[in-house]
Amino acid sequence: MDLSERKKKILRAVIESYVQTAEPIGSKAVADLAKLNVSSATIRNDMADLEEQGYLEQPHTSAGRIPSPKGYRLYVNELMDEYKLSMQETERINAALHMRMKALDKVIDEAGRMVAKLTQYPAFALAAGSERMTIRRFDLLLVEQNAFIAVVMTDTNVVRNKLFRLDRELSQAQLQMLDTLLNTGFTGLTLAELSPELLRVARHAAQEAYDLIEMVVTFAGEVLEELSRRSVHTAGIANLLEHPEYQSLEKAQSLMSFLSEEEFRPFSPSGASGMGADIVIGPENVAEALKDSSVVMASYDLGDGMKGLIGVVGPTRMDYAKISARLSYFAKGLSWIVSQGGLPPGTEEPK
Amino acid sequence: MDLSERKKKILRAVIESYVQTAEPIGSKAVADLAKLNVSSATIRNDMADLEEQGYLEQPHTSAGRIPSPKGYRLYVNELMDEYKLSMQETERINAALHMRMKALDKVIDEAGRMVAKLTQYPAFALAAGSERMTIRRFDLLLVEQNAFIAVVMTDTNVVRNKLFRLDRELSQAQLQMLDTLLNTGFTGLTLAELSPELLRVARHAAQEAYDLIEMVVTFAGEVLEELSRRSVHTAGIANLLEHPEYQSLEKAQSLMSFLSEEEFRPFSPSGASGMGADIVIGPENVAEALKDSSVVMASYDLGDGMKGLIGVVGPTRMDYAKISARLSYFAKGLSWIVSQGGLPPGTEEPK
DNA sequence: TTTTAGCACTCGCATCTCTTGAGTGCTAAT
DNA sequence: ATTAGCACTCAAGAGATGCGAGTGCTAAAA
Repeated sequence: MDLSERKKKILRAVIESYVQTAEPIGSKAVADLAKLNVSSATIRNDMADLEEQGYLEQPHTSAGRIPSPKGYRLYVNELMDEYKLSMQETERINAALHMRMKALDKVIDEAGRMVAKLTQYPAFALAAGSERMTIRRFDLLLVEQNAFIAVVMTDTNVVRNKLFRLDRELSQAQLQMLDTLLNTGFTGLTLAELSPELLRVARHAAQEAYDLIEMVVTFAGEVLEELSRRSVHTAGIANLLEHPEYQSLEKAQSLMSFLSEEEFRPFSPSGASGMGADIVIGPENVAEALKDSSVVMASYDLGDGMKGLIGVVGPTRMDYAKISARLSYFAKGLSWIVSQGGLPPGTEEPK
Repeated sequence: MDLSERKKKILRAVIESYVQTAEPIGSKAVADLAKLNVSSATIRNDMADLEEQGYLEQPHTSAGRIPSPKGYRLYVNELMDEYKLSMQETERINAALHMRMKALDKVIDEAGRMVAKLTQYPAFALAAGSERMTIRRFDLLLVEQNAFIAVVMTDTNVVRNKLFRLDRELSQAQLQMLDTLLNTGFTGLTLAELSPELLRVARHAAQEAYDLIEMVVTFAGEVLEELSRRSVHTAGIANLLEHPEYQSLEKAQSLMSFLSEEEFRPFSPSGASGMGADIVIGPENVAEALKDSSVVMASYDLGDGMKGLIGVVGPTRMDYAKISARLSYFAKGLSWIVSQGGLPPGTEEPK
């Protein structure tokens, strides 16, 4: 059953007022705000209907109404205006995007911080790695007689290294041999395929350098594992306290610790959703701790087939329009930066 | 003026009770607790004296007394028993110390998290780098015709790398030349010494590869800068909310955002203090936001002349004895792990 | 049939008062 | 110097009270 035009307007007025004030709103105020030329009594009737249909709720008899999760859902699906970023806002975001290019990890971490600062909500950011990543090549560099650096590079162009110290001396020739062995025997394999059997075979071939093979391959495995593990960065958790719904210590406490835990694993329902933001409202969340909070997130492209996800967590009464506009703008800019190494067109470096 | 033996005992009883309960304590309770065989009236007189001398405070007439910062200071300086870690505690700490060896950065970050979990207070951890760090060697690896990896290693054995993509092809010979140039001209220099002039000279020598020199040297500069910048990791900020003194949103909010800010720069008063923990109580803190919180920290050795600092922030009524014991134990273990790559003797890997 | 005005009713919230009890300071006795 | 006793203080909690925003319902108007 569809809602009448007027009811939609009422619902919208309720939501938009509640988003701003965090206070229940009464029929009179709606009458003024929604500037339908009807009296508060009419609104009252409509609001009673809306409540019956589950779009509004009453915290207690004779307080105003507040939107229910169902109401929010209707709002974001149908009613929400596309929020236009103001000049000032785009500038702030652009300024934020001008971060020095750093290792991927740091970019992601920093992006989270920026979003937290920008939105005043706790933010999270993660890169979704793939299980199917492989090592493309190994390089070994002798730095002293008894120490060498192993450099591994994955097929997604991520490079990691580690310094190994030995208790014996090592010749350039040995290292060369090892290098060949690694590059012929252990490239193109996923984490799962780096089996112990393989190691045993290789060890044989390596003769006296058998222990080194193991060290380097173990390291390669660690790299693959680290990259495939979606590691979530969170930032700005303290921002929660600024919003009235988390004044009750209990709520704040539990949500905060949930966000700090490493268990927090946001996931985007629309998965590959190219652009625009995903919104998950209150009880739609799977995690218990998020049941009365909402999550808004946008995904961005990391190049090399990797995707990132960035978003914020806040009260159900978030300003979805504004937040999702900012997030998707930010995500788009981030894609540019990360994959092209430059900035989106039309964004000048601020002095 | 020195305090009588009895007064010290009273002060101590007040502090130890207050640390546990976070409630003001009255004369009667002290009389029971401190098992001096005197009546509560006597205690009352002594407590009045202690208050006059600034060791105790009264939140309001006819509440019990609580220790003042001055009182805490006396306590940690003279009265505090060395806290013995229980078997269980050492085991928990040892278990925590069994983290997989990772990049230095991660170890530090993780150490912070562990301390936060262990102590139930927000924790911070940082590595104090030196400004005098230099690049010891460069290595360049050609990975495709138009891409190479630069690996730099500092004199403190930190290794970093970066992948460079070019819009033209590159020969092995060119790279070789570049390599020599870098290793002869740019090693052994601190960040400050990597001057533009030097670059200009080198560019000349490099002929057609002049832009590459710049890219790699810039990268090296970034590495040095990153390492010398003390970057502070914080963890477990949400733990604050568990303690009654931060139930007042205001306090919690301001402290939390202070800790999240990057501006938070703890520093150890005793500087090089080999072992044991440093304690900074309430108003002794320089930062405004910490004026009524305390900081306990311990430093640990990172090997290669680097030092790390790890600590917690909490209410002034922290259990200084317990926390500082744990921290210094943890710090000692950490030194071992980081610098030796092994575990302190007598700590078996738990199954 | 829809909208409006009017009115009695509900209930959260802020305010106030009162009571309670822990803890104090002082004084006089030991 | 220590103790017992006593009057006094004050924060915190429990009711009591009034206010007012907001509602649902009814009956009249459009």
